[in-house]
Amino acid sequence: MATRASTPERTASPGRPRLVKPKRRGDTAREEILDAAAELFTRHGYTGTSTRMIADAVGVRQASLYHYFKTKDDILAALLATTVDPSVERARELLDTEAPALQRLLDLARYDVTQLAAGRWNLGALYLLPELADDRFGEFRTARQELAAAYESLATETLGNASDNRRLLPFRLVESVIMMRSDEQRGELGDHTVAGLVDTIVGAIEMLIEHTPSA
Amino acid sequence: MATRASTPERTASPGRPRLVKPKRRGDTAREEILDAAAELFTRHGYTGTSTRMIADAVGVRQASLYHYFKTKDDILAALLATTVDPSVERARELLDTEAPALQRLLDLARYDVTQLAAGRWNLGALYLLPELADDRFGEFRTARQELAAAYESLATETLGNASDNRRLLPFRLVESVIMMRSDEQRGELGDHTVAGLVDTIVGAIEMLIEHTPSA
DNA sequence: ATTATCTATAGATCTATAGATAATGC
DNA sequence: ATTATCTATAGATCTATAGATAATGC
Repeated sequence: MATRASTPERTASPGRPRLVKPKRRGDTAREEILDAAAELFTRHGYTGTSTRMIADAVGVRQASLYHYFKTKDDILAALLATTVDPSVERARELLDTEAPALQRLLDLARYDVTQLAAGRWNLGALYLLPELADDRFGEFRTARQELAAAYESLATETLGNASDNRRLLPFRLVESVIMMRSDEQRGELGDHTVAGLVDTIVGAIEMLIEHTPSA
Repeated sequence: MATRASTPERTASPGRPRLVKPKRRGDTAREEILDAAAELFTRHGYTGTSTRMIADAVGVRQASLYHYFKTKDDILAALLATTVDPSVERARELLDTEAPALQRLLDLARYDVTQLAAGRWNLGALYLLPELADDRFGEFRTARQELAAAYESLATETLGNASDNRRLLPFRLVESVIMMRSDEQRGELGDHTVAGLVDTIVGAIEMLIEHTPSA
């Protein structure tokens, strides 16, 4: 049998006991909440997921969530940060590197596609939530923008022409993994291996950006 | 001055008069409602848009919407149908045509990118709403699936190899217009002309699908 | 008579807060 | 004493229905 994600017997701890035993992955209550919220937000959207739904999925009372998060917004904010931050860090590192731009671009794409395709939940779908547009969450839009700018800059360097609109496409091809996964969850498309998806997307970016249009 | 979308002076008609004069585009109340709903659903999501928000945007009372639509679901369903149906019809026509597969694929892509990029609202964003996954709305998922299958089939025919995963990408590149527009609305990316976007995306599909990998 | 609107409201949520309770830790 | 949970609830929604009202059309 596989190793459990959380210890089967949690050591006794302070605080009133829960009414039901833990159901979600995660070593702490906070992680259990984020795991449940990730699944529900990606499936039903932000407004479409109530704090009661999250609490039920965790196995605690609705009010108990507020011991860990001040507001519902903060739950989404925490999820967004954990997903975008590593990518932005990676992008910054790569921009400071000496290697050829194409190689760095493909490196970044490979990293992101893997992250997007391999996670337990389709966390990238959080970036497509319409709620991210209105007010609050500006911090996360800024981070995502920095990532998009890194893709554009590496693509432009490879293309050697700042007005070639193909510079916009590598980032969008990477994002397409999100929609492939969404459609899969809806039971509509074939299933892909993570490695297969990475090869397809990264390969496509290479073809697109290397290609020199005749005439 | 340009021609108004709706007649400035609407002819007198039966029914109790509205409290405020029409604010939205559309020749009928039903069209006004759909116009407002399109804007609000794409901006705030389905669950994030209340029937009161729609009614306020139209300039009628919340309950008045129910004279035209039996439920809130029906409003979204009507919008979804008007956007996907023409594309599916076009795809069916093209599948029955004699021209080379690549040409038909690019035709379809050109048509869809134009539709997605030119509309007053970013209606394509409706297809990304998480609510579409859960139950109801199955009809629209089926239609969209048929469209995706048409792209795949034309791409496979051009590639000449049913297991080349690039067959998945034309559809996804077309969809990327939706995300470019979403990011634009969030004020984050440069603005593109519709024609420029069409050329970029259709050109990219051509490069990707024509390209024969060496070895 | 028919139609399109309005007012009013029922009943079901939803988020967040206040404060009680049941554990551990010192 | 501290912590993590619980119960209870306030106040603000939200969707949908019932039925009144104010126009036109015959």
